[in-house]
Amino acid sequence: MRVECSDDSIRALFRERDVRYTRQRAVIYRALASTDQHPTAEDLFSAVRLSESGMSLATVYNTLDLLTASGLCRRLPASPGAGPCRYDADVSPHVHVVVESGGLMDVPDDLSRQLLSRVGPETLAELEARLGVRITGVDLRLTGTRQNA
Amino acid sequence: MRVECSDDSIRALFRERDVRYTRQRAVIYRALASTDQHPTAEDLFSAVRLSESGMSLATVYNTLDLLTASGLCRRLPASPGAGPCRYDADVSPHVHVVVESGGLMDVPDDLSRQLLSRVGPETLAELEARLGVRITGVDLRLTGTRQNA
DNA sequence: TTTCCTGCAAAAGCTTTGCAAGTAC
DNA sequence: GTACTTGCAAAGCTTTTGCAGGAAA
Repeated sequence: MRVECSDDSIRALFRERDVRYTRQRAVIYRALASTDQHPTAEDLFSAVRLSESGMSLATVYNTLDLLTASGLCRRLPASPGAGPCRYDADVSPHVHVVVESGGLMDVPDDLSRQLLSRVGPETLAELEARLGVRITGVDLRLTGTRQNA
Repeated sequence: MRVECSDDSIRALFRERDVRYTRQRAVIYRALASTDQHPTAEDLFSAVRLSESGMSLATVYNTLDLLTASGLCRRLPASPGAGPCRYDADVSPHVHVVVESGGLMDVPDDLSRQLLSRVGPETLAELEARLGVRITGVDLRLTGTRQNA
């Protein structure tokens, strides 16, 4: 997401969402928020071990679960066999392309908005009524293959 | 998908996609095509064992991979921890709602079409050009919680 | 006849859990 | 002081793989 986060801003964010502050959580969140990639838990583990040499991979997973549940990040499930989940600190609605080789790309913001704006709120409201479900997230996921010509 | 498939029609389908016919594959495909649910590999394994008592779970997985690769079914990845993948013999573009409790619902066809028709081909074409990716699938995935009031 | 598929069991990969020690509130 | 977190290791669950026998083209 390419956003540098001061420790104070992270504390504020966590308080807002009732997430108890710990050093480990802050480090993980900062690592996630300061990249444009969509890192895996393992990626974050490696990045974080530079400053927190004692951290456990289990803590990374626990923290990512917690952050996801609190709405501070998104978990982007991968097809099994295509590697582990990826995480994204950008929780605003945006579009991902799942590329066959296993990668994941962000769609440029203008196109993302263009695509999502078409999934109209009226239709979603009708859907909620008809299915008896409250829609909490819209994830437009495109699948594609890299053009190598 | 609630479609009963004669053995002949399955043979034809397979031949069309260069999928070698075997009894096991036909049984698995038929089980998948004749339900409206989105069964897991394990679900299909149980269903199929009634008629094919010797079948192995590995064969179910291999077959589902093959059918997915040949475009005869879709694999709907699940968030890890939220259980296994689900499969769907309906490969036409349609919309799923991932419900928090772990379930998966189909969106009624008319709404599905309404939503997908808005994801315009022009935008997708622009996307292909800008990302250097050929888009092969559109998966609009809504997340929701069951309304229990 | 040649090639591909099946079944079994075992492995691999990702993620979660149990428990004792430590930390935030 | 109390309740929640951490780290470690071990388990759990889903999916894949290797290999010998068997079936399709």
